[in-house]
Amino acid sequence: MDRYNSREVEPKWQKQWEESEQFKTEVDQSKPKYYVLEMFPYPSGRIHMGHVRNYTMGDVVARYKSARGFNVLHPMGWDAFGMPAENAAMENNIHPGDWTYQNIADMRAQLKPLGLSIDWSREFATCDPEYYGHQQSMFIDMLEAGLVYRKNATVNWDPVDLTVLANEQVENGLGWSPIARVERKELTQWFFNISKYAEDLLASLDKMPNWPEKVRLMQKNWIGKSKGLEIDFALQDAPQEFKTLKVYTTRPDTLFGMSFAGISPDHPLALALAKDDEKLANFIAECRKTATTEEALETAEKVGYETPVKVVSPLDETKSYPLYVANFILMGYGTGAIFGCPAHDQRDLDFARKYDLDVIPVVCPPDVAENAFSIGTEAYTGPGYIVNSEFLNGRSIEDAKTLISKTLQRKGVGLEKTNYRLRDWGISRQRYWGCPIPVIHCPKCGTIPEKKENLPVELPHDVNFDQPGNPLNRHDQWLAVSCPTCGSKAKRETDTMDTFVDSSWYFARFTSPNAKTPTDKEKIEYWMNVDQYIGGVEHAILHLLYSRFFARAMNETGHMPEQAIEPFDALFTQGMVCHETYRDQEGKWIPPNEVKEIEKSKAKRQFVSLSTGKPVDVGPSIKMSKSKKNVVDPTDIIEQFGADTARWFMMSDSPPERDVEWTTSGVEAAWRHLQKVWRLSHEIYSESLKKDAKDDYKPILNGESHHDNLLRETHKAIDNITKCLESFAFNKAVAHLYELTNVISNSKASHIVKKYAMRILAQLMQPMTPHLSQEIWSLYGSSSFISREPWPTPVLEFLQNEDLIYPIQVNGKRRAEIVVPKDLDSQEIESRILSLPPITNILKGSKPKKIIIVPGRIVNVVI
RNA sequence: GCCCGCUUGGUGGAAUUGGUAGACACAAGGGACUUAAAAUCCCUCGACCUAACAGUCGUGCCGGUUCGAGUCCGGCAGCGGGCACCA
Repeated sequence: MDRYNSREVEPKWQKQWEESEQFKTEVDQSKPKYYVLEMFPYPSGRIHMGHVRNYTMGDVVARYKSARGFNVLHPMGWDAFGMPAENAAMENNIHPGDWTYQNIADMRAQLKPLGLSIDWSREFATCDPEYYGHQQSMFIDMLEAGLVYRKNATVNWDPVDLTVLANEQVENGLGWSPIARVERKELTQWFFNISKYAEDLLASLDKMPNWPEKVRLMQKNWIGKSKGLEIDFALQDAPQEFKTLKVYTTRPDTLFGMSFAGISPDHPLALALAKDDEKLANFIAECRKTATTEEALETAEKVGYETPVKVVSPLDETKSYPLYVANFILMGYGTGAIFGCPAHDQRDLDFARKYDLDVIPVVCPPDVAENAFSIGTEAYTGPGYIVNSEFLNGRSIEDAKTLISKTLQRKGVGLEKTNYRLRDWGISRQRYWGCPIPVIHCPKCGTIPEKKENLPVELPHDVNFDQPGNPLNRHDQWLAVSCPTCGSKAKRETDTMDTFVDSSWYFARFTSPNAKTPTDKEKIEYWMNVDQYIGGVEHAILHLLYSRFFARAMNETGHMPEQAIEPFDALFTQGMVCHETYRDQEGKWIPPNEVKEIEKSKAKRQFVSLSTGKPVDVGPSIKMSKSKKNVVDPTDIIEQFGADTARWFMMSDSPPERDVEWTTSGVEAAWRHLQKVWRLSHEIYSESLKKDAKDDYKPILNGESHHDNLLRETHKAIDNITKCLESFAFNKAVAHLYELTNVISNSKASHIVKKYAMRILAQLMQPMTPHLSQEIWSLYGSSSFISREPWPTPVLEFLQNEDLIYPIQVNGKRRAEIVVPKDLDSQEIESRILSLPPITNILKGSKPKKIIIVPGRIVNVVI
């Protein structure tokens, strides 16, 4: 018998699907819609196994929902702007656009053989001028709606090349020229007013039950709502214009534990003091020599500079504290100033120990006596009662907060304030390969938006990357423009947008990819929301939060219906694809296809290099990455085993939210199983030819057949697999499909029943293995596309059991088992149990203390 | 440093969400078929103890709640993701 030949079968059906436009979708008001979307890829040039996993998951959902009668939208596009294209331009002297479009063509060619049910007619790339033109148009609407503004913000600055560096370049030194050092530098930049929606973005998280709890929690913490008190501290010996220092705190109850105050190196007071204090100026300059990331600031050693300024206690004018400029205080959070209470804040404590400041405990743990409590190297942040705090003594933390807040407010030096950690979204990038910000700087009229009829503001193609910096800055012809308002000579904005803007509305554009406006009302109302969004958990905060914001901003400017301000109804975050790592004796990484396993036993696994024959060390399985060379190319796998094998393996074994380990033996097992299904389908088919019998499935479903084991198992499988697919348990669905295959294979049922079961199996496998399923479908004489067939429904009579099996525990340990009729009452069950030999042996005539019968589940005898 | 996860046999994982731990696979070992190999099929497979039945231990580590804990609570360790200019 022939083997299942994926190289022949898969392209055959793919061609037929394409020619008959199987997956092209239109608005159809008569059907319920289902929009399934996987996060679109960055066109790096090659697809990787992570893509295969991501898009297979989406395809399983799309095909399943389609079989359930939904009008399914399943589009694909490209997140095409970004840094790698510029790096390629610098390294290989190729235009970022040419590089990107070539990569898109390559990746599309690698993706298509996977047989995904994608409506390719909706495809676009975010670097298409048409797409980013609409983005510019919305930017202008948002600017006019007050959702966009400019302000100063710091960037990573390379003082040698005079260019802005990405955080990644700072961390990994990936810049195209060696980075001498990094400084923080202030630039005027464009911002989206995301903080306007902070409360709404936070509150709305509670109304998203189909998002993972962890993602909602991460977003909640990111938004970081806190209720606190803004306190005005009087200043002594400060420059004239600084009378008070505003400090935001969530722990006003610890005010009596204060021993210093601190301000950010970027605080106006610090800058003013530095004018006459060279040492301070140097200190501030030194502080700026770290990257802008929060991680860099938090992990840097905490250092401070003591200023001559004193901060006066708002409660007792005779008390004052030193004021430090400290590197760990962020200007962007609160007021950029803190009061330091070392006993109850770890950072403050580290700082106080370093500069020998007082550590006064003011919160004592509940069950500890005041005089027995002291602070060592760890700050105390737990619950307790207030001590050393005059009129607050003995109170709870909550009471103390309320009381001190009232007291300070009465004195006019306190203000209750709700604060958010969430900062406005800075979208300016000093780079070429991004969506130009459609704004013109006119010496007379100031900063004004480009006229909409002039959109898109297209990127000029004639640029080069032979010197550092943004080539737009030196493109005089592109820069020169006349002011849209007064007509005088003006200059284009050269900043482009953060690529997160591009990915914040692509899902909306997919609903009407050719519309003359950013979105089409009728279509977006039909298709939105995305019913199921699937992507990596690494996007849990930024991409998803920005998209939620952008949907609101689009709604406010008339581009998004109210129903879609939470654009993703359900979110699924999938794990990564990992592989073992291999290194030769010199420590060089070796790809998996250049090693061979020569010994595999429980105790030992030994690999050698294929080229040198020398032994190779096996390292842990980690995320596939080019740098560790532990990658397997999907195209090679499809070539060797076929798309269905790759898809099947990706869905089997590992739960989709967890990392999956790619193993050769796993893929081979997947391949063997598909061969087995193929073989089995042919055996049953040949058998039925011999019998020369007509297929008639109806009699087998009537009441007399309800005891047929194969039918029972088949219908149980339909039930189980349907539930698994509904709940994203693809690995469990696959396990049930293995079981059903084995049951059919071992069954002694008639060929009619077997053929019936086989057709069901093909249908149930279809979301994972569409080509193989279609091939079997067609072998069994159906001329239809299996993907168009309605999903099988289980017949309830097949699912019911008449007996129940009760495991019997004694003191929680399983000792026996009993089979009883389903409706037996608990008294009867109890008496049967007490006469079971294993139980009587243990009881030895004594009476059990208690017998717990959980109906339908378990029995526990307590002795 | 901060926020969020994860941890079950030699391996990937399952466990009806507090009710029989190890489903389904992979690897390994043994056997059948075969001149041989491949392919396929069958058997064994957490550890300890045992001739076998039985029994004891066992879900990263320590402790708690419960008739009963992989599942809930407290603490710890290891690994991973994010930290606002990688996408």
